[in-house]
Amino acid sequence: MRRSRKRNHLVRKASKLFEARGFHATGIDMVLSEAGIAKMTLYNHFASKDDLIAAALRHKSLKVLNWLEDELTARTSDPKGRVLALFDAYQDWFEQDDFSGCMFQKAAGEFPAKDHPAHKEAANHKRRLYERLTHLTEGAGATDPAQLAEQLLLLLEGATAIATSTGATIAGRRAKRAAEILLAV
Amino acid sequence: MRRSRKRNHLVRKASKLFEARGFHATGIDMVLSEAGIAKMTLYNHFASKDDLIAAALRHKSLKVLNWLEDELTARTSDPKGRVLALFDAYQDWFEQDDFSGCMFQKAAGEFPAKDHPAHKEAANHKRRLYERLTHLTEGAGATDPAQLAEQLLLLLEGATAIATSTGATIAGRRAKRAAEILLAV
DNA sequence: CCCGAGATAAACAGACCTGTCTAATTCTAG
DNA sequence: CTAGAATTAGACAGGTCTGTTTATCTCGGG
Repeated sequence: MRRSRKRNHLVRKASKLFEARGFHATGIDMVLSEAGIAKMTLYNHFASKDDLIAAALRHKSLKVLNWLEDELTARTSDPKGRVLALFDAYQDWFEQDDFSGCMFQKAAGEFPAKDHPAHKEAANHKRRLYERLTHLTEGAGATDPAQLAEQLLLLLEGATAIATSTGATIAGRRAKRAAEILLAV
Repeated sequence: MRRSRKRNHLVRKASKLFEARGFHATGIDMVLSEAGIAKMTLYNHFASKDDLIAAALRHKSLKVLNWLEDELTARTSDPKGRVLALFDAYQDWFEQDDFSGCMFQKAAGEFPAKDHPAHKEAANHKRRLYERLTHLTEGAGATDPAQLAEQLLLLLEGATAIATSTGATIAGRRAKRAAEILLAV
């Protein structure tokens, strides 16, 4: 087996549980029983719970970026439209029944130490997202793609945070309206 | 003693520790030893740790709103200037040595259940903040104060989230630039 | 078919957690 | 000053947590 199926299965289940219930609140035993995997198998593949958490975050980061890619291509091929489609995709995410916030915001919150692996993975993900946004704003012909990408990132993160704490899923649409203004400048 | 001094001291210390280290990661014993207070005194005033957490969040909410009020009045009396001064105040917050993110974003993340007291307090705080922002945008003569307030909230929350995860304190200035554009519309 | 790597179950260690109990002590209001 | 309320230290219960150990089992590639 090139990369253990068990390992992959474990990471996927762990990612789901950590996202839904938080990192500290989710015990290893719960992940194991949910995945139907023995404890020793976990510690054969990972040095510690933190190591598993980092792997779960890396897995989720790829998944999120791929999801975003698919959403954008499915919605429109117009460069400016793709920028705005970002917010429609997020809006759909907020409205999912099992929406429980951004796993990376949670990771940064639960692991405040900047040198903690989970905190680093959160920072890495946001950087990747920012790079992807910059690519989008360049494609849309923005006068200052980097600045616009930063502003879009602020809106997306803000909408996510507000949707998480207040449950106001409408935040996505509000953010989209702001983005339209910023995009028109 | 109308409201116990001990109780207040406990809530203040608890608030600091929960903010800096997270809720699950901060044990009761640590709060007690830091506050120099006996365990039975805690359980005399609070029914449970969750109850203490809720009190700490209420305390922090008042503190934050007062802090914001003071910052704004100290910076300018110009109505539009006050809206932008919001971002300067946040920027200063991000640059504090002990900055570790928004306690309410953390609370919403660590307690995903919407009916959990801590989650409710997070939602309450964001609502209060939104109301305060609406008051500001009304004062600034915005054409649609509610919409502008929502957009400002998104930018502030987004900047906070980004500053937390990536450590990029510059997010405050980036948000301010976006706010200037939205304010000019 | 068979061997070895990977997976398994279950007990275990040791730490930490919230919350309770007791009994002595300190504070405060009248 | 005194009586009652508040606070204290410390042990304790009972649970959960991460991570280890051991001994057994499963299964796929040669």
